[in-house]
Amino acid sequence: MELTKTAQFTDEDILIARYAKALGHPARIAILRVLLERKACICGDIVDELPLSQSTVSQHLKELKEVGLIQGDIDGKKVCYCINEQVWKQAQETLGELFKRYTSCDNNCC
Amino acid sequence: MELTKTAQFTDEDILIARYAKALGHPARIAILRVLLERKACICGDIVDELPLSQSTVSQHLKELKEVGLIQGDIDGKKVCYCINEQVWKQAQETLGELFKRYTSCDNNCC
DNA sequence: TTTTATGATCGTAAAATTACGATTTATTGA
DNA sequence: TCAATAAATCGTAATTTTACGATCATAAAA
Repeated sequence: MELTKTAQFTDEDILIARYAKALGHPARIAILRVLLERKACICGDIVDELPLSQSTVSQHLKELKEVGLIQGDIDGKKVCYCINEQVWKQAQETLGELFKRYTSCDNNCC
Repeated sequence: MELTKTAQFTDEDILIARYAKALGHPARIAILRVLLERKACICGDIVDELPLSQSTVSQHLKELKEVGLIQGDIDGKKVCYCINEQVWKQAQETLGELFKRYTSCDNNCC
């Protein structure tokens, strides 16, 4: 007999997955690291730091922007990217919550 | 003039991205949550908890197993999954490190 | 105004993900 | 041995991701 599968995914799980997915590519981690290192926001020299073409980097930036982890302000001809503090902390918090849920178990099964 | 793009991605960035990617789907978050809630390891009743077919769940389990976040022990006819403490903590640590790197900046640009 | 530089977007190809039903493998119980 | 159950794997379709060159839009500089 099969129980009905009622459960859809919860909003929180969807959110966590969204953040995680955005972090799920080395290029995007590298971009964030550039933004973290130079406190002052940066523009397209991100492109010079990465082993990828301008258009590809732009795409990755877009994805990070879409989840809100970064934001970009137009500054004349250039665009200045930086980490969005609020979203960054929310992601940190949400993911951290998940990880913290683990309490090592003494049972032998695994 | 173009600077040569020397930089490949670092091992650490690749590792972080790997963990994040594994967490980048609501189904896998849901699976982990099941494993976290019932301290005792669980088998295929995970399938009953998720709104997905058996084969799809099995695929997600495989991905989590491949990054090492979970492990599965065969127990007779059934298979018992649980979180791999070491890898779990390593992922927590590595991702946590990245998030901690942020120090709010006072500059106005963003 | 015309050129130049920056960066987004478009079009597209290749690869990876996601999902499912069907099949296979292995083990327990009749 | 034979049927039943649990879970992995296979085959496959649809979608998404990743990457790039080319083009477009905008602003600064000439």
